[in-house]
Amino acid sequence: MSLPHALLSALIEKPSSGSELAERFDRLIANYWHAPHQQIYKELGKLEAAGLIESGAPQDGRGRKRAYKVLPAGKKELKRWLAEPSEPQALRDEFMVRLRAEAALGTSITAKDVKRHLQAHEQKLKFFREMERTEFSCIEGREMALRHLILKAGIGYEELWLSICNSALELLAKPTAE
Amino acid sequence: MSLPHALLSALIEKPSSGSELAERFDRLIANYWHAPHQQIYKELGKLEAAGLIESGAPQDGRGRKRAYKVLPAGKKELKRWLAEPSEPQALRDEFMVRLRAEAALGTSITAKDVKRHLQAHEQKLKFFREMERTEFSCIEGREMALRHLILKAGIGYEELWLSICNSALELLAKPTAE
DNA sequence: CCGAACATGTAAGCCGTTACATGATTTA
DNA sequence: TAAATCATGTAACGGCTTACATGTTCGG
Repeated sequence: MSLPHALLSALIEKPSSGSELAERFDRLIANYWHAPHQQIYKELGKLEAAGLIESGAPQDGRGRKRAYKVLPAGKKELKRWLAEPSEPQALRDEFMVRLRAEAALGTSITAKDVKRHLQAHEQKLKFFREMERTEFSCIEGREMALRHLILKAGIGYEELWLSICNSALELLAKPTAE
Repeated sequence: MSLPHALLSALIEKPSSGSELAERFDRLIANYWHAPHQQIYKELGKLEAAGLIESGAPQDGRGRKRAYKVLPAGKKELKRWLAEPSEPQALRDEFMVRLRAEAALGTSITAKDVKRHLQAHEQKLKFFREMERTEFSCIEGREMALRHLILKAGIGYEELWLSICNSALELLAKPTAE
């Protein structure tokens, strides 16, 4: 249940319409919590119904741009959620399921496919590093340090997967039989 | 849609009943793709209906233990799935959403909570390292090398989160105001 | 033979994905 | 003013979680 709180955070940083939010999600937040615009609109509707945000527009304002901003109750809810104990998130990754199937089965995964993964991770890593260079090069306060940490986590994640993909490529090249 | 294929892999490694599978999932596979027993039974039902596995027992064999094994069609389906192109999985992590909210809001996350995460990751890391020592200490063939890679990925993942949690603890200790 | 533990299963509900639909705004 | 695009929204569906339910086996 992170999306509503991700939206609240984003709206606190800057009041926005649904489409602007969707765009910001695609550029930034989607790096650690993706959501398509349909789901964003749905959640915004729920948040407004719950009195946590407001847009000052009729219910079915189809087509007309809305300007959402966070109400005090919304800020309070975000604080409450943050103070709440949370669970460490378990790893959940399809690639590992595929590797395990590959181990049980013999050759099936194509090197071509793993190389595609590799490229995707390289690209994202490049994007993160560029962002680090342009936005986090100077001395930083607490807020910037926290946002930098998020970025560094993303970088660590991509580096990890680069190394996993490279090892996988080596292993897949090996002959199946002993 | 990884669960059915994870089940097929597990059943190829060793034919099992639903409860045995659930137990193996909790011990091993849950480390990268968790599923509760209810969902496992549901998926086993679907797989049997699709003719990919068989248990040689009536439909609602409530209570009576079943012995599932993979049929040739199941092996074929697993091969097909593996050969299929797959998407690199995006990072999706609630902790990052929380960090971002913390940046936007000021102090709310408790150090106590982050320390709980830290401990959980330490524990899992210890478990993985122990498993590495007992099961992957000798020279290995292709299959074992693949399974070792999966384990090493888990280790890398836990190490990454240890370092993130430690950095987060440092930052949270800092005063909010500039 | 009775209760506890085991093995399997059903039901409701939320989150997220995909495909599609409708009202406004811009632009040629 | 018609077409393209933008902004918002609906509908259908599947995976996953949680809580609960039913039948079987086993230990005393």
